[in-house]
Amino acid sequence: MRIGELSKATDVPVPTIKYYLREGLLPAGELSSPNQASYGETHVRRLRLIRALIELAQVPVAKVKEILESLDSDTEPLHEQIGRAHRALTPTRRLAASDDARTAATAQVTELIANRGWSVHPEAPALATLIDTIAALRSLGQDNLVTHLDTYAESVERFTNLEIDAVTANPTRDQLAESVVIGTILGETLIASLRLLAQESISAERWKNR
Amino acid sequence: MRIGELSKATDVPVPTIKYYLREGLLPAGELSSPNQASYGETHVRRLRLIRALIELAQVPVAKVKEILESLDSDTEPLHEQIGRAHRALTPTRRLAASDDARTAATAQVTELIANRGWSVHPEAPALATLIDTIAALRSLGQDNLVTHLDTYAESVERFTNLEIDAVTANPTRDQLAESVVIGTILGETLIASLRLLAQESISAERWKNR
DNA sequence: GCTTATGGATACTGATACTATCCATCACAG
DNA sequence: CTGTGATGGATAGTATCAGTATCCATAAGC
Repeated sequence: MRIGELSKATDVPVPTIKYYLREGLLPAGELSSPNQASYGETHVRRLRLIRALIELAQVPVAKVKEILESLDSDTEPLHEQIGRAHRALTPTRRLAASDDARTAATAQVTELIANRGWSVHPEAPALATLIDTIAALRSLGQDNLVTHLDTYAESVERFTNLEIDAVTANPTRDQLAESVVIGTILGETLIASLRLLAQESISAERWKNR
Repeated sequence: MRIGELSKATDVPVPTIKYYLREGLLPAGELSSPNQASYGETHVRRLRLIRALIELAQVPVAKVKEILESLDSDTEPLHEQIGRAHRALTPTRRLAASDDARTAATAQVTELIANRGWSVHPEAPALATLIDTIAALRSLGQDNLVTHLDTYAESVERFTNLEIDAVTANPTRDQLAESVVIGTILGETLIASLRLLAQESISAERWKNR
């Protein structure tokens, strides 16, 4: 397959494919002569993955690169690979919440984690985001949304178990790693969409005339 | 309160506040003389909301503006305001999935919506994203994640109900609208963080040595 | 009166994700 | 075997976004 055909097969413009090659997201094709390379099914698959991560999950190119490198290295332990996927999904910038708001939120989250019996690395990126979000909701006067955190967590845990069940079906470690990473990232998009659809119909039902 | 104090109160640099004023995210302060304005508690609150949407929920400035304008207008119906929040959360660009993959995904989603008894506008932004995501997961060989869509949807519906319960506590329409919008957007960040934490501990438990 | 802060306007910056152009091959149709 | 178009590789240019920086005339506060 030449680059033009790869482009047609995936609906990605040739210059964009070249850009991904330059950035190291996509491995180079096999060179038959200095300016002739051939691409295979792996390239089609990889390109589809890249586009899904970028377009659907809004993952920045630099993080896509990291994730793919991590998937390609079969020496990296699974939890490290998961960590990369998590970092790709959490914003890097931190919100400056007031100190007491942050300590209160931290306490609530610590309690939540203990209640649920979770074991979470204290440096987990999602932890900081969760704390900031709770602090922000509180400071915006949306305490109602935060008081039932445990119940949300229970619900969330339920379908996270389902997701992990689905992914565990894959036998080999490589397939497992790929499933986990794709599942983590595109799973978020999936859940978010479902949530919005549910919200739309429930809210329409409830506040017909407001 | 002068701009410097507003800046200290919210930890947002003065030039950034000026930028938000320029962009119309933040209403101008009350002018006592041509170059002296005073800001109040509403500005502090508004600024906190802006930062939370931008930093935590990664909503682009232009959409934050839309949302705030919509919240400020008390003539716009609630469902329209919710619609804006939804549009702020769904990517604008569309992924080009192959036609048959898309029709298959569309069929599955249509069935899902019927099963759940949801009523969803056919132009709902989340609908397109859901369809694209399913098509992408399929084309990436992650069918396992898609076969139990109904079960995920049930779980998601459950906590969406909880969220809406929490928000409904607010009596006036203005408060309700604000809660719904903030809840929709920051709620997503909240749920996403919980999901990642749950995933971390469940996966660590399950694949201790892979 | 002197320093600092302010409102308002305009200009500049850095990051991100592409696009465009160029050029020396290379493939292949006629 | 020659002309047309695609290709690989390199370099440069572009659009958008989210701020930062600078300037200036004026105002506040010691």
